[in-house]
Parts: sequence; C-alpha cells; structure tokens
Amino acid sequence: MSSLSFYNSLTRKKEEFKSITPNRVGMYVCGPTVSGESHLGHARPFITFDIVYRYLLHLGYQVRYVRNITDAGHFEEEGRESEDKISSKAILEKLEPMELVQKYTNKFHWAMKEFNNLEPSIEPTATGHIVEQIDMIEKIIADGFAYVINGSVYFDVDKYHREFSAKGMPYGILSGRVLEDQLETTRDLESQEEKRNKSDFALWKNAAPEHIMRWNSPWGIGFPGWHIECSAMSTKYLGQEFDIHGGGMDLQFPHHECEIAQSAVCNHHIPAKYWLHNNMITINGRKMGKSYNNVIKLSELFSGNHEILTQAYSPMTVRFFILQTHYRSTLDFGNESLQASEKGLRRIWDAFQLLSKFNIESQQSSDSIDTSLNKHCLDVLNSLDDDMNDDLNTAKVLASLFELVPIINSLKDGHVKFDALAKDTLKLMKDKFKVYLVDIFGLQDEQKQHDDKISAILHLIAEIRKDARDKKDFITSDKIRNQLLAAGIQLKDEKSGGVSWEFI
RNA sequence: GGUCGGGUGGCCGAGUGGCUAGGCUGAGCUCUGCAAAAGCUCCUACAGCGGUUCGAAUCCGCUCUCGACCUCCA
Repeated sequence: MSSLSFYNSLTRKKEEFKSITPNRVGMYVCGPTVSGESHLGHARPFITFDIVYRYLLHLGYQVRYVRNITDAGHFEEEGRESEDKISSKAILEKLEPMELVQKYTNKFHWAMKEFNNLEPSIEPTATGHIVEQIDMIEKIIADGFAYVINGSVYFDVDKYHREFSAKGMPYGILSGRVLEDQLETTRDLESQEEKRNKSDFALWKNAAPEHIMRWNSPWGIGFPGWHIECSAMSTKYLGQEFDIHGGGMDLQFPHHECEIAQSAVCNHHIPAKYWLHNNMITINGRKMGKSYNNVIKLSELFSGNHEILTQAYSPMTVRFFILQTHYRSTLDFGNESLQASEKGLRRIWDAFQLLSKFNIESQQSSDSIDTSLNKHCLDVLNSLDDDMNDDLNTAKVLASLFELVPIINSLKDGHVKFDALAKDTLKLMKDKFKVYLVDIFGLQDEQKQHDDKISAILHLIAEIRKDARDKKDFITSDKIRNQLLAAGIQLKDEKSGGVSWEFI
C-alpha cells in the first residue's frame, strides 16, 4: 500500500508525508475574516482541509487542527485611505465592532455545521492574541528586522532577504517571486513615504482617531498588521515548526510569504513543513471574490435566493461538488454542474444505503463466485487508498465508488447474485463505502427527517394504493402516486412487490 | 510588464507514454398496467502546428487562448 503524499507548495512537488512527531500532526489553516458573510469561494478551503483533517484522523494520527478567526480588521490597499474594514462597516451598520464580528462568526459557524465540517481543535481569535502579536513584533524589532515610524511598525523585507537568503530562506521562497523583480515592477503608490521600501509590510499600524478597534502598544495606539496574527497564533499553539499549513492559493503571496519571514526571524524556522493550497472557485471563468462583484453567499446558495441560481443547493450537494474536483484545480460554478452533483450524490448515497442494509452474514460461501467480477470489485476497492494517498484525489475515489454502484444496484435487483461475490469482497465494499463517504468525506443524509406518525400514514397510503393496483384500479393508484409526488414524496414500485418512497 | 497555472466529448471533470475514468445531459432497449427507480447499449474527446518515440491527451518547441497572483482576497 502506498503512503500519503501531498503536493507541497514550498518545494513545488509531491512529497511523502512524514509527521515531525510520530503519530501526531499539527495543522494550521487560515480561517475567515469575519467582517462579512462567507461565500461559496470560502467554503472550499474549509471543506478541503476538513477532508485533510478527517483523513489524518482516519490514518490514526492525533491531530491538533488550529483554524483562526480574523476579527481584527485588516487594511485596505496601501496608498489608499488606510481604513479598518471591520470598523468602517460597523459604523455603516451602526453596530459595535465586536457585535459585528460576533454576528459573522456565528454565521460562519452555522455554515461550517451545515457542511458537516468537524470543529477545529483550537479556534483562536486575533483580538484574543494581541499580547502575543506585540511580543512577536518586539522580537522582530530587537533583531533588527523591523523599524518604527510614526507609531507604526514595518518589516524590513530588503534586509531580511539579504540576510536570510544565505540561510536558505529568501523572501519569495514560497511564492517563487524574486524580490528584485518585485521592486522594479511594483507600481508607485502614494502615502508610502513611511516605508523604507515598497515591499515592506506592516506589523503594527498606528490607529487614526476614527478607528474603533484599537489597542495600546509600545508604539502607541494601533492595531496589528495583517500577517502577524497567524505567525503568533501558530507558534503559540503548534510550536516553532509544525507539519501542515493550509489556505487558499490567493494567500500564498503575500500572506504566507510574510508569515514565513516573520517566523524565520523569531523562530529561525520556516514555520511549516508542508504548505497546502487549494485552488479558487470561479464563476464564468473568473475567481469568485468581492472585488469582482460575483459572489454567491452560502446562505443564498442554500436558499436559492440569488439571481444567478436556478434553484437551491443543499450543503451536501455543495460539499460533493467540491469533492468531485481535485483541490488544486480551479472549479467553475454553474447551475448545471451543481445539479449534476445533486443527482450524483443521490445516486451514490442511495447505493450506499442499500449496501448497508445487505445482510452479508446470511450469504453462504459458495463456489459460484464470478471471479472476474469479484476481481474487478477488489481492484477498484483496493485502488481507493492509493488515490486518496496521492495528494487527496477525492475525484478519483468518487469515480471508483461510482463504478461499483451498478453492481450494488444489480445485487438488489437480482441481476447479480450475492454469491457471485466473495463474502470478504462484500464486507470490504460495505466497509469502504462507509469509511470514505461518511468518515473521510463527511457526507451525511439530508433526507428530511420525518417522524413515526408520518411513516405510519405513508405505510397506510401505500397499502391502499397497493390494494387499488391489485384490483387494476389504476385511476386510484395513479392519483395517489401523482398527488404524493406533487407534495414532494416519490413512490417507487419495487420488483419484489414492495413500495419505497423518497422525499424530494 | 513580471511570476505561475490551465485549455479534455453537449456540460462538469479525473488522468503524465500503450489499457473503458467518472458524474450529469441526450438517444435506444429491458423490466413495468403505466411511471419512477434500476440494468444494458450508444454518442469515444483531449486548443492548433511541428518534433521526440514502435506508440503522445500525457514528453519537447512554437502559436493561439483563458485565468490566478504581483502587498484587500479562501
């Protein structure tokens, strides 16, 4: 059996995963900025890294999964009016900053729950770690890699690059950018006189009087820069060097590059061994993002309340949609694609439900095994782990599971006899479907829950309809079926003579 | 302009040298009172042009084209 490997953005190649501490994994994923509601694009990293988390747990690792909440505002583009996003919107909505932050944090948690994402081990907030951030900045200043001007602190990228290139940690090591090129191509921006170089970034920013979010610091009243929170919190909870750092590809530069520089100065290490980046979700070929004005919020997606949407899509449909593509590929949103995922999910889930109900133990081992079919099943089942180990090829795993669906359905319909497959093969199939769909992919049943009384009524109605059919009273039987269908309940006559139903 | 990554059948999307990816859609058949579901079958594609090779979607070169990042970003 193969071993787990990841594509490491840092080395730009696939590498076998070996945890720093045996059997334990530390993983840090950049969380949401809670200044607004999460959209479809945001769902991708959190689902992707939920799969990473679940898979590592499945492999038996003890994982500490840290995902932060960015609740201290970041800056607008340098050179424009420096403005704290969170505080400016708070004025707009006439809310306390922390009230706003709480509101969107709650919404974020709601969405994560809808997606059936496991909760991280620690979910630290930026505002709760101002002290740690200040400590780290002081250390960087003491080491000579940051300078103070007008109550703000900037990281001296140029100096860092000169001194740390020799230590194998040049600025640009993660993103592949060459600092010298950057300096030449960065456009001239105004209000940058404070910084010694254009590539320098803020560690601490002096707060203008109108800023509501503000803290005391050795340099005056202000707020932390964008990148320092992740360095401070990952160091605090995972140590100076941990296993996995995850996030969206758009964070690779500058965010993660700056994290590396900050941590390299303070801890003398590139903070993480493996850097994993998920690709973007696009819409009409363009990245979904605020600046493109093409976002679909998660609440809109789930309710169908958006002009682009032809219908609502459930959280599991969205999850499945994301899993059907490799995490490093762009994924283009489209109603047709989502609908395909919705149907595909139902098909595979129905097969899984059937499979779970099969009573394998009662099957007698026999010599009527269809060896080629049996081998085909085993080959497919045994390929699953290899595909998952190969940089989490969830798309391939799902395709393989789909290959088994016709066989499962045929077992039910009797096209394939149970004793055509070895008992162990059936057991393995049952096990793998459960492990992958439920444990690793985190899919769950979305059938609307109905209570026993409804079930009893449906049983009764089905029985009445059966009586009508037996009497060849198809007018009555069709009336029952059609009206139930109109009410969202689909009856299916089974070959065995029984009836099953599905809420649609 | 710089850096990087793509272009796969009607749609979405795996796949790095030879073997059917898969899902959705469409067509036909079987089953069925009729449906639905399910099964079977079909529609067999790799942007273009060259090159390497016995053999290329896959490797190399060029061209066209789309996108991401370049200090707000998942």
